[in-house]
Amino acid sequence: MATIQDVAKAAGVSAMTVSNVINGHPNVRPATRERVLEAVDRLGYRVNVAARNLRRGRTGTICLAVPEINRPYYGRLAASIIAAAARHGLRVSIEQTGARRENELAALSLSRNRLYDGLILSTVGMGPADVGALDVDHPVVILGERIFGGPVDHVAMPNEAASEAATRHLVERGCRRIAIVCGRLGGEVDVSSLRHAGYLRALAAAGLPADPELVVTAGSFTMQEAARRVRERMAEGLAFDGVFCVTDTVAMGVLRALADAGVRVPEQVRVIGFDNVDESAYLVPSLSTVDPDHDLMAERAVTLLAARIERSGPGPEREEFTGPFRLVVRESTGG
Amino acid sequence: MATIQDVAKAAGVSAMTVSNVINGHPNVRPATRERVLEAVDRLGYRVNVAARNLRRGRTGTICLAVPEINRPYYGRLAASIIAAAARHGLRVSIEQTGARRENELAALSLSRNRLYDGLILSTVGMGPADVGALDVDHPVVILGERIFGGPVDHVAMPNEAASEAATRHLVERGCRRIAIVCGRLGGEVDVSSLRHAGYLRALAAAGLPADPELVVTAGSFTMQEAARRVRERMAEGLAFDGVFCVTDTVAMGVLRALADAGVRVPEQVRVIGFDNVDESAYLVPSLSTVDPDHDLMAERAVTLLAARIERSGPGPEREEFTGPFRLVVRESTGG
DNA sequence: TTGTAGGCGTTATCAC
DNA sequence: GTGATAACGCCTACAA
Repeated sequence: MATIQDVAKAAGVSAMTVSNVINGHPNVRPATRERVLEAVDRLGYRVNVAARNLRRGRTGTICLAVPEINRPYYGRLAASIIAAAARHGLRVSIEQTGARRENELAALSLSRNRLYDGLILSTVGMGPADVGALDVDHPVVILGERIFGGPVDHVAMPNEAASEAATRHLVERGCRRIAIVCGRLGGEVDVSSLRHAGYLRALAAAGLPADPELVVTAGSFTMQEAARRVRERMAEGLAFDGVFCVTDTVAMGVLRALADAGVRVPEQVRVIGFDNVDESAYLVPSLSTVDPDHDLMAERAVTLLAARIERSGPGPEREEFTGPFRLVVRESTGG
Repeated sequence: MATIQDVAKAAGVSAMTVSNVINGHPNVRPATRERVLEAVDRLGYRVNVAARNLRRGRTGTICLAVPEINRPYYGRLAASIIAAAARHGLRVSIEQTGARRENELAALSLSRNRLYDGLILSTVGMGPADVGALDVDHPVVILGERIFGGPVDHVAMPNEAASEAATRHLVERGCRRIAIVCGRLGGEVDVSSLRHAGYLRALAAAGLPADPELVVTAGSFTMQEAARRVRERMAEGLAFDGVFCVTDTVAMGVLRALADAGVRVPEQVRVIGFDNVDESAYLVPSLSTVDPDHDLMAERAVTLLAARIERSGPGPEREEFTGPFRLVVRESTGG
């Protein structure tokens, strides 16, 4: 495997000149450049990235840590982030945390190995109590709802506002007993509690009572768990004419449970989700939802991270970014 | 940021001893080990992976190149591969090729930068004509249907057999005019042609005519494209009582198109897919499909790659592995 | 059991 | 415009 020295020798120049040519530095005479490129070609030379990384103190790779790549929302996010990173000349390595706190903390220290130039961490297991763990000496961007006001940049979803809009939409379609399917509400700040808050706000604004009975809690945001819990609650007699699901994936489970119970959507129950995953438009009935503009959030996260990597110092104020959203009305709410 | 030298100094030993402790080498006196570990802890030392990579000539990272991570099948695959790689002590970096031949070829040469120890390449754009490009000097495993008999290990799906079983299932359920929704059949070896062959075999075995009219070709394996083409063909008068879809994603598009046309599944048309993606069980109607055991294929691919990396030589015979499958009967075929 | 020397391949610096 | 030198931080030999 040819090294830069081999090329230099073959082209009758110094290694430095080869390096300059390869990295597109100015101040190389065209004729010299030609000769070098010819030699590069002839020897099939490729730079050794490990050596370059060592020398530059950069790896050109960032890490994306998400619960599991095989979930519509995180897949969507990853695709956007990989694409955005490529635009910044960065590669992306993916770490799966399984939504476990310890794995999220491990991801934080992995980057300390200088394995990655920076980390985009989707916090699901970590909570406000772990803010201290974020105080690391390498660039980190948090993408999640569990931690606010930490010592790092934060890209968040428009949780409350979008949830309020989704719930309001159900109200406007005539729903009066609106359920919510979410995770356990433990008082901590997380996706469920934020979206639940938006739901409550919409109910209050519409003058509807907030019946705690209508809160269906699932252990995880999976189709399986959502379907199971809704079936259970319906068997216990829970009745509702609208349901706001914390994610589209959860909504898919709910749609399935309703179908099993012979409930027609949207005639008897209207359903709305959150995320606007690709599948949502193709479900039968197609799923109304709110679209948080994943591409924009991904772009923002990568841009923030890239900027910190570039500066490689403490840098300016930490940024807190909350994306926009739009309501997507489809069949499941009678759209 | 502390280096191994700093630790050595702090512990009053040589860098070599620190290295030995870190890498768990024997022949280090317990007392010395203690002192070193204490210093490591105190200074917050982490090895510099770039330096280690340079020295070792390994990066500990493999590349997974897939069309797009945000597609149920590739998401599923990626999740399995990342998990399998972790068991082998390997990290996974993901490259999105967009199913474009040139990007797949680029992935092949990326590894040559010694950026990655090996590559798992999902070939979709490349064809048999590109077999030559596979003749590289670093470990590669092909995961796909476009290339057989190349100079590298190959993990393939049970395309024909599983497609035949899926189609046979439709026959057994009483279907007589069975359509197939696949990609363009250009004579080349690819997912569509292999699964189409299985479909034909099942028809032949059942003594059913193979009406070319019943072949619906889509430009890509997306819900959108599948739905669009099926709508078009139905508008042109195409009639069928069963349909085999080359992937579950395609099947979702088809289910949507049928719903739009007011066709009831499975009463009027039975539908079966391929992949057994997570969503399939929760669709309404739930989707019958064939399950190719993604975990096993992922494990096999990673094991083959890891073995080649370990040997780091030409190694033994190239391996051709075709996974098993099982039929999953659900509502869409009246299950 | 521990230490010394050297080099993996690249590039920043500075001299020419 | 080009080249010599010196690291970047680690680990494989070998020596002690």
